[in-house]
Amino acid sequence: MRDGEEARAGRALLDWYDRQARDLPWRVSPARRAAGEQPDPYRVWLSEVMLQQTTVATVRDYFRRFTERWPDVGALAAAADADVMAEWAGLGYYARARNLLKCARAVAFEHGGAFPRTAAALAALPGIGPYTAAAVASIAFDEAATVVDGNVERVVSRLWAVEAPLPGAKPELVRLAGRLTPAQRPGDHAQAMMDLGATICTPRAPVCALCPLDDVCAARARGIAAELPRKAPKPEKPTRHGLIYVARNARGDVFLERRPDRGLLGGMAGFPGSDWGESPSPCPPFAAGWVEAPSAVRHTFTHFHLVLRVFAAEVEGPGFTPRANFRPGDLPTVMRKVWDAAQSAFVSQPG
DNA sequence: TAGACGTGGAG
DNA sequence: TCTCCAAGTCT
Repeated sequence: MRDGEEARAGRALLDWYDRQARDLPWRVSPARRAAGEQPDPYRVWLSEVMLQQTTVATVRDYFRRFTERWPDVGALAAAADADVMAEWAGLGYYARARNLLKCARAVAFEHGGAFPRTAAALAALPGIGPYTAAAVASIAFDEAATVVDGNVERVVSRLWAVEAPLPGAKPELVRLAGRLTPAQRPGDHAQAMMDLGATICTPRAPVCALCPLDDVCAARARGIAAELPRKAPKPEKPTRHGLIYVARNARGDVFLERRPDRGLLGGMAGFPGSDWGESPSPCPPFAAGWVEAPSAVRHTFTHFHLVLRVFAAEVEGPGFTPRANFRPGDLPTVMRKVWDAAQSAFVSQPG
């Protein structure tokens, strides 16, 4: 893109968005927006937090369940921690759920129940960083904030053919994205950039033939669109090992613990076990006839692979979660895999 | 500031 | 099977 083409490109992008905007549960369509309908800041905020590093397809059902159960920020602020963590189970990055509650309570009890209306004020709330602050401020409150997520980084790096690799190039991409941000309809512009990145200007095989900006795109002109943005190589994932223990009693009650708020799977329910490292020692939570499940659980987190040996036992004791209160779906995915693996150990022993 | 922090789908 | 990656934030 050359100097002076920003305004024309911005208009072409909004024209495309007016025709192509995806229908999303948290979105007010351009037509409804033009008719004066305002997006609900609560729904915008909730969707943006859920969408952090998470696909639209995954978020849809979670968003529906959350908004049905907690229709406004006051309802969410009044929710029990365990209920919110259970509803978030499977969505990942569980610090988001902990910060979601902190943020809802801050809005409800320190801001009179209304979200702050500027990106600067929003960014002071838990779980709201530069991206989410700009997204909520522009979409819900029409602030001309520059929204930069992974989509925008990709689109901008291609429009200007920025060859410097991420994350070092981030400040330059933010600066360029700012040149494209319009004073009018900044929220629709932001959503248009992200829709474009998600549907046309995709990571592997961009569909430049359908792109409303192809005539101003420098990477397209040079035939290097699919190579951008360049990224620094990622460190290799180590493999860690662990032992984990699934106990139930004769009534089908289950022994669970709540993990500490900090760290991996923080605040989530799970089964007790060893640390995850090189070669952990056995550490059953109590004596029982532990039987090892025939196959270990394998799971990959963002920064390491995990192999868990699963031990199961039927045993009586205190502190079990009643069967009626236990749903595997309330567990993080790796713990759900452990639960599934334990079933084959249970069926192989009497009872 | 670079590493921690989940998961599921695509290629 | 395996790597990449998706509307990032926190420390």
